[in-house]
Amino acid sequence: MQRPTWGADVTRTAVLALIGAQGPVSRAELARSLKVSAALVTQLTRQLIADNLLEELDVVPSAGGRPGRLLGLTSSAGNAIGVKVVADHVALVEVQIDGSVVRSATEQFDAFAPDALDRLSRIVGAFLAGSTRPLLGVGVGLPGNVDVASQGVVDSSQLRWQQYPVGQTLRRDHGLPVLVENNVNALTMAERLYGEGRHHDSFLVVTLGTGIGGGLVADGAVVRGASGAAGQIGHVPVIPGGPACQCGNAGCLEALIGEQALVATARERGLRVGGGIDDLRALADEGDAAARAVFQEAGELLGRTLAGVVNVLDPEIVIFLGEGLAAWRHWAPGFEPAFRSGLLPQLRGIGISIESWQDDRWAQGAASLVLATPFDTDGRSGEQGRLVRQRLVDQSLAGGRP
Amino acid sequence: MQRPTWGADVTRTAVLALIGAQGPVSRAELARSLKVSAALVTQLTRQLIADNLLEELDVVPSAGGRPGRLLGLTSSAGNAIGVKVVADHVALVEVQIDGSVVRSATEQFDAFAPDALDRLSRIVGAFLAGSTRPLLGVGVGLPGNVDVASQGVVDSSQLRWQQYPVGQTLRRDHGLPVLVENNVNALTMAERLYGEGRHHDSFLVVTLGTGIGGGLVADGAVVRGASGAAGQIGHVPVIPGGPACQCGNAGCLEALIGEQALVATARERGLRVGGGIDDLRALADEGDAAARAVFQEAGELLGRTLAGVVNVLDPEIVIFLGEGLAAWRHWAPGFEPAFRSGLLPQLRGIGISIESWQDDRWAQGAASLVLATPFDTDGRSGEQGRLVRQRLVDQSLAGGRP
DNA sequence: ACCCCTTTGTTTAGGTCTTAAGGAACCATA
DNA sequence: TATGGTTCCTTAAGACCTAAACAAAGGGGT
Repeated sequence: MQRPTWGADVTRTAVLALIGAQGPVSRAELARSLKVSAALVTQLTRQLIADNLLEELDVVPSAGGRPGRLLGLTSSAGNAIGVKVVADHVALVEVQIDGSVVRSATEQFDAFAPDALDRLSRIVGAFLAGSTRPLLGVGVGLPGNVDVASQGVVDSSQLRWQQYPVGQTLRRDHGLPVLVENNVNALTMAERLYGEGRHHDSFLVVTLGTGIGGGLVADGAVVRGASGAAGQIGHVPVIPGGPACQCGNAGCLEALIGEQALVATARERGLRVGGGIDDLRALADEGDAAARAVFQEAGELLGRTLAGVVNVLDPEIVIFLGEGLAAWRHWAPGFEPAFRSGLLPQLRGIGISIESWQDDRWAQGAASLVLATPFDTDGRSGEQGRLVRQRLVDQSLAGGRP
Repeated sequence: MQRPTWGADVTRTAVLALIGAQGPVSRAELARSLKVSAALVTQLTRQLIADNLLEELDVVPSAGGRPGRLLGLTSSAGNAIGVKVVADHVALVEVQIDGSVVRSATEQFDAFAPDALDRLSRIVGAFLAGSTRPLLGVGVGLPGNVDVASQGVVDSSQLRWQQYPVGQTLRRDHGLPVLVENNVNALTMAERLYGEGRHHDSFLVVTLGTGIGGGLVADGAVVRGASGAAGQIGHVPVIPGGPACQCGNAGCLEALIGEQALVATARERGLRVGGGIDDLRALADEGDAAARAVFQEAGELLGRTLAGVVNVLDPEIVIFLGEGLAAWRHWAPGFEPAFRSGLLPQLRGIGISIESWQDDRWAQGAASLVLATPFDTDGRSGEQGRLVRQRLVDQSLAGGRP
C-alpha cells in the first residue's frame, strides 16, 4: 500500500531533474523545492554522489547562515531514448539524465501497415545507432492502453493495434530495457519531473492536440486509475446525442472540439480550411471573425467541462500542453470566462499554466519513463527497471574515475 | 511524501474493522483481504495484541495445510462518538472500535441560531453523558469546508457558519479529542474502512440526499484535493445558464437533480408534492407516471455526468449512498442506460454498488474519523490524534487485565 | 512410516520516508 | 570579543512496508 501508484520513486529522479534544470543547487534548496525533509536529501545525495551521478562543487556565498555546498550533475552516466508513436510518424529524442534533449529526429511511419511493429523497430534501431553515449533504455509513448509499462503490450484503437507486443519486440531487437506507456501518462510524468508540476503536489495536465487528453497527479504520484485509463478528459460526454466520437460514444468533448471537429465546423460555416487546423489558425490570426468564433466556442466548451473536472478533483493547478496551444490565444477568450464561472467560488483562484510547446515534448515524456525508472527500487517497473538500474550502475562505475 | 493524503494509517484500523465486521479471522486471511504482506500482518497484530485490542482464539479446522489461529476483537478498549450536523438537526452515534453502532440519537437543532455552537456542544454533552464505556473521542461531520481535521475551524454556506471554531469549542467543553471533517469525506473514510470500499483500492462514493456529494479514494487513500474540497460532483456544471445553485453558480448538477430541484420540477408539472421529496417518491411508488418521469430524467442526468467523472478517474467501482437511495429504483431506469452509454467502451463493465442506507451512517462516518486516528502514528491528525492514541493506550492497559 | 505438498505464520534484512536533536559555519550586534 | 541568531547539514531513532527465507502444522499417497 505504500505509494502504490505508477510513478516509480520520483524523489531521486526529481533531485537529478532539478539539478539538471536549474543548475547546481544546495541540499537545503533541494529539500525545499521538493518538499521533502532535509534528512532525506542528505541520504539521497550521499547515494547519488557515491554512484558518481552527482558531485560537490563550490560553496554558495552564504545568506546569513552557514553557506551551502552546491551539488552538480556529473551527467556522464548515460542517456535515454524517448519514442513517440502516432499513426503517421514517429518522433525520437535522446535525453540526458537530467531530462534535457540532446538529439532528436522525426520519421515517417504507417501504423496501419501490417509490419508496423518491425518498421518501428528499425526506425528505433537507426536512431540508436546515432548515439555516442551509453544508453540506459528506451521509453515509448503512444496513444492507447498499455497493460503495464514493464511489459508493453498495447491496445490502441487509434493505431489499430490489438495486443501488439511492443515492449517485447523492441527489447529483443535492441537489447535495451524498454518501457511502454500511454503517451499522456508519460507526458504527465515528465511534467511532474521536469515541468511546472515540479512545484505542485496535485495537478491536472490537459493536452490539446489532435485529441484532448488529460493526466492526473494526486499527492505527487501519477494516477493511472484502476485500468490504467485515468485522465480521459476528452471523452467526458458533453452533448447527449452529439457527433460520433472515435471512442464509439457520441457527444464526447473530443468529438466537439478536437482538431477534426474544429475543422469540420469551420468548413460547415464556409471557411476555407482545406489544409486543416493550421489554416483555421492562420485565418484566426489574420483576424477572421468566423474563425475566431470557432476557437472561442471551443474554448467555452473546454472551459465548462474542465471546470467540472476541477470541481471534482480540486487540484492546485491546471497545466496545458500540446500542439494545439499554438492557437491558445484564440481559445482563451472563450475559455477563461466559461472556466472561471463554472468553478466553485472557493476554487475560482486556481492557477492555470500554458506551457510553451516544443514538438519533441511527447518524446521527452516517453524518455522520462526510463529516467524515472532507475530509482524505482521497489521494482514497480519490474524487470525492465532492474535492467535500467543495472546499466546505470555499470556505467557510472566505468565512466567515473578513469 | 509517504502516504501524504488525509486518511490516517488505514491498515491497522482496517485490521480491526475487518475483524469487527467479519468476526474472527486468521492472519493469512487478513493479509489476503487487505492486500498486504503476511509479514506486516504479523507485526501489526502483535502490536494490537500487546495493546489488548486483539486476542488469539481458536484454531480454524485447517484446509490442507497448517491451520490458522483466529484473531478476535477484545473490543473493551473504548468507543467513539460520531456527530452529524445539518441545518435542522444533529444525529449522534456511539460506535465500538470495530465500527459497529451501539447507541444513537437525533436532536433538533437550528444551525442558524446565533448560539448554535453552544447548543451543539450541549447536545453533544448530553449524549456523552449517556455512555457507559470509556470514550476515545468525538468525530464531527458537517457540510462545509474544514481547514484541517485536527483543528476544526469550519466554513459552511449551508449552515451559514463562517470560521466557527467547532473543534476548539467541543474540546474545551468536554475534554475529549475532537476531529472535524467535511461530511462526505468522513463518509468516504467510513466506506473505505467498513463498507464495500474495503475491497477496492480506488473508488468513487456518490451521495444522494438533499444535495449530491462525492468522495474519492485513489490508491487506498481518501483524496482531499489541494484545498480539501475534492469530490464535489454536485457542482459539475451541466446546463449552461441553468437554474441557480446554492454554490452561486448556475446549472450545477445539484441544482438540477437535488431534492429541491426534483420537488420543484414535480410541482411545475402539477404533481402534489407538498410534503417534499417523500411525497414525490410515494407517488412514484404508486405508479404515477409523471412522478416516475421526474426521477428517470434525473437519473439520466446523473448517469451522463457520472460517466464523465468515471472516464476521467477510472475507479474500480462506484458506490452510492444516502437517503435519496430510497427512490433508487425510480432513478435506475434513467441512470443505467445513460451511465453505461457515456462510459468509454473499456470501462463499461465497471461495477456499481447501491448500499443499503441506515440513517446513522453519516454519523458513523464521523465516528470513523476518531477510529482511524489512533493509528495515525505519523501525527497527520495532529495533536488530537495523539490524544486519542493516549486514551486508547490508557484504557487498554487499565481495562485489560483486572 | 515416510515423504512431499500446502498453507500458515515468523524472522530478517532492507528500502523509503519522517521527526528530533544537534553540530557546523557564517552573520550581526553588544 | 563573544553572544546569539540563521541557515545548512548530518545523525539517530523509528514508522511503515516488502521480499525472501524459514519454521510449524496439518494433509495425503505410497
